Amino acid sequence: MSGNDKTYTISELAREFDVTTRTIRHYEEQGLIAPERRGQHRIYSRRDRIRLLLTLRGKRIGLTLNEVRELFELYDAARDDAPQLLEFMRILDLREQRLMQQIEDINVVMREVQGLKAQCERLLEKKSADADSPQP
DNA sequence: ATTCTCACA
DNA sequence: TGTGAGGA
Repeated sequence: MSGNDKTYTISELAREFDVTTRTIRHYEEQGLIAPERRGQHRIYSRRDRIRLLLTLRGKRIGLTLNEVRELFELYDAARDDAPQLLEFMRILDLREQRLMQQIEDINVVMREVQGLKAQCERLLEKKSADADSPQP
């Protein structure tokens, strides 16, 4: 009844997320995932897989591995500890503000990039025009 | 064939 | 994080 115990090998996860097994072991050393062990070999659960997914996503938005780990710890603690929920909420609020700021910054740079592209296109048009009708 | 630990021209 | 060594 509980086919909820799917597991993965380190190479399966490495392939799925396009990272090396070294990277996954590194995240474990940093305390981001704690796969079960069968002797020396690591057995990754669905939860471990999600944590890897979240870790990689966090990295993409500029979080350090330490920050990702802190979020995991806070989440785990807040899950069942009421007082921790308040602290967790505060952290999330700060994170939210930072993300909003990142979105703003990205939009600013995006417009600059688009503006430069437009300028380049105009220059290219002028060049081809000059080529058609050289020195006046 | 895979994974593991350890170490670093 | 990468990579190679030497085992299991």
